Amino acid sequence: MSAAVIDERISAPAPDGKADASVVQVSESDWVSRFADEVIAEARRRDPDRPIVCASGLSPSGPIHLGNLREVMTPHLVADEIRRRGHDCVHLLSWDDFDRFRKVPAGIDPSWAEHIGKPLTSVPAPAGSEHPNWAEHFKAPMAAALAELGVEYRPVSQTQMYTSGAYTRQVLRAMSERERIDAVLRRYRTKEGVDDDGSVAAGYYPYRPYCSQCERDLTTVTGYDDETTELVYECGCGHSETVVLAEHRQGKLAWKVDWPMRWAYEGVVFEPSGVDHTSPGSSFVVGGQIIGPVFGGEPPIGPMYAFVGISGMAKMSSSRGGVPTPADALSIMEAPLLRWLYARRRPNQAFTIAFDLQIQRLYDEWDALSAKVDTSTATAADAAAHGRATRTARGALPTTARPVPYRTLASIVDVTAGDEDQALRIVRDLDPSRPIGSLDETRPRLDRARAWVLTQLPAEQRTRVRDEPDTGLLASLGDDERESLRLLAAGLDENWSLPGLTTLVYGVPKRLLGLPEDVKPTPELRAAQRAFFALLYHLLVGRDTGPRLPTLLLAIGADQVRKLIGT
RNA sequence: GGGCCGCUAGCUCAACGGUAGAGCAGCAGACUUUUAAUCUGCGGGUUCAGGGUUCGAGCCCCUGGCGGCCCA
Repeated sequence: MSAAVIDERISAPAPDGKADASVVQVSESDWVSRFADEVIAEARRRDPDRPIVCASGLSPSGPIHLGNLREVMTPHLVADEIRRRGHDCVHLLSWDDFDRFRKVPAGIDPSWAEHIGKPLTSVPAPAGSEHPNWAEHFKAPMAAALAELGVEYRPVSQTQMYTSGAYTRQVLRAMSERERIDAVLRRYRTKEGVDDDGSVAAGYYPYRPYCSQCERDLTTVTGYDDETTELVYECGCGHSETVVLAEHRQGKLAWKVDWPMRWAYEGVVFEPSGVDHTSPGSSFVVGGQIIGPVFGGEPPIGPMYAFVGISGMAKMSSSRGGVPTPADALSIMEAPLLRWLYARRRPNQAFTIAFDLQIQRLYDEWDALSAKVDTSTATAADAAAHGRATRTARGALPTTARPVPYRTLASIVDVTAGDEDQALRIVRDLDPSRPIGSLDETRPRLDRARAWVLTQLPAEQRTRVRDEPDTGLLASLGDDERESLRLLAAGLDENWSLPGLTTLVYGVPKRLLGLPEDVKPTPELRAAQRAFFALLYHLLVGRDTGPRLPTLLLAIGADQVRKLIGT
């Protein structure tokens, strides 16, 4: 990409005139920027004086997995771009915590089945939780992850909204327009009775009360008076009752009505949704036909986003256990890297997040990109994604002062088995011209690499240093091999540094062949070096390969090395 | 059966309707660092196919193919 484009981008004046000079204006051609253009134009057309509203919705019915993060990251990135341009913008996060508890997930006490049908905020949290109810228990880790990711939003609890009566006008409106709503829904209904949106022989009612006796939603509305707003319901528990809907607080609109109601209530201009919402008869399509005639207003700009996978896994489902969450991802990678994954791909593009060895390559790519950005040699799109990953309108996210390559850190953690003194000794010698004085300079990346090694690296790929010498192998060695080991052992102490040991391990085969230290490598020497290294790996870690020998030797310690090589 | 999305270099992906580009892989050279090493350089394309609109199409329209997914 030409430098002209970059220069133009950098020299573009800050729209609000107060952004500091270090904030590089993000490219105007990436997908985030294009959505921001569209959203700003649409918001201006609707009502130029209102803050621009972007929205996300999450159901805290169980662990919130990495795929659901896209529901938040997509509006976040767009809202952040809108803020960068100096507009007032709100990112709403609707917690669907007034939804019914549908089923007891695996691993939960089966007695929780008695709560099925209650609002998620009325279900006790899983045993041992510090949180007051089911919804809060699953909201908390997501909220913590979003904070770490620098996502700014305004949380909205649907329980709070419904039970406070905030939506009463809209609920009454939906009830009086129930026939019109039913007509829309009927267009997509093919079977009788399977729709969970409240179609019954007695008539369609978009409102479902939670039973005042058992708290569950096993209720059926059997009558409604538009004049008095008196509503009659029967519950599966046997309870039956007449309530005044205008004053009723324990109930909610059917999802396909609830969603457009909120679009209208909040004035949402941008809210993406998953691919499952794009089919005919889906919530988004139906909602778009309901909002105008029933609530007044227009549906938001609502791109669909594709699924996010984990490398090695197909797609994620929160109904299955053991699915990685944003917190899991943040334990093995820094926040900017995770942000980058969501920023660099358009929403309709599926991608995978690496929990396996691929993460090392990903980090290499990230470091290379960062270097290009520092020298203004990155392409416009790459620079844009990098900018969105590393900072928000509010400021920069925390970074690692000395970004040692992830694969190196992982290797160090692996070899040292968590011994920080050894790790520091190795890290300090990595770059003698700019020595690292404290492991803290390599954090938080070091901590992420450590977590990756401990939780993701398969046991068979871990390096385990032998406790005892391989006496069988030692006994089988020839004279030359014994001599090479003796030469190594003799030089350990005076060469005990990364460069020193490097010279030593390459030098031993030379001396054995009678070659000078500064000899050019011949094929014969290369072969001898390779064989020597393989021998050492076998003696030290029981395999024919491993981490670079100088690193490995430093980590093992001279005494143990001498013990393992039988000298 | 209905619908959504995608198809661009070997792979993963860029490219307001205006000369198709990156990363990785590959190849060549360099290198006294092996484990997926590092540095420099180079090559790499019928943009799934066919038709249409346009001065101009990877991009817009139509038809078909293949792939992924949703609903039924």
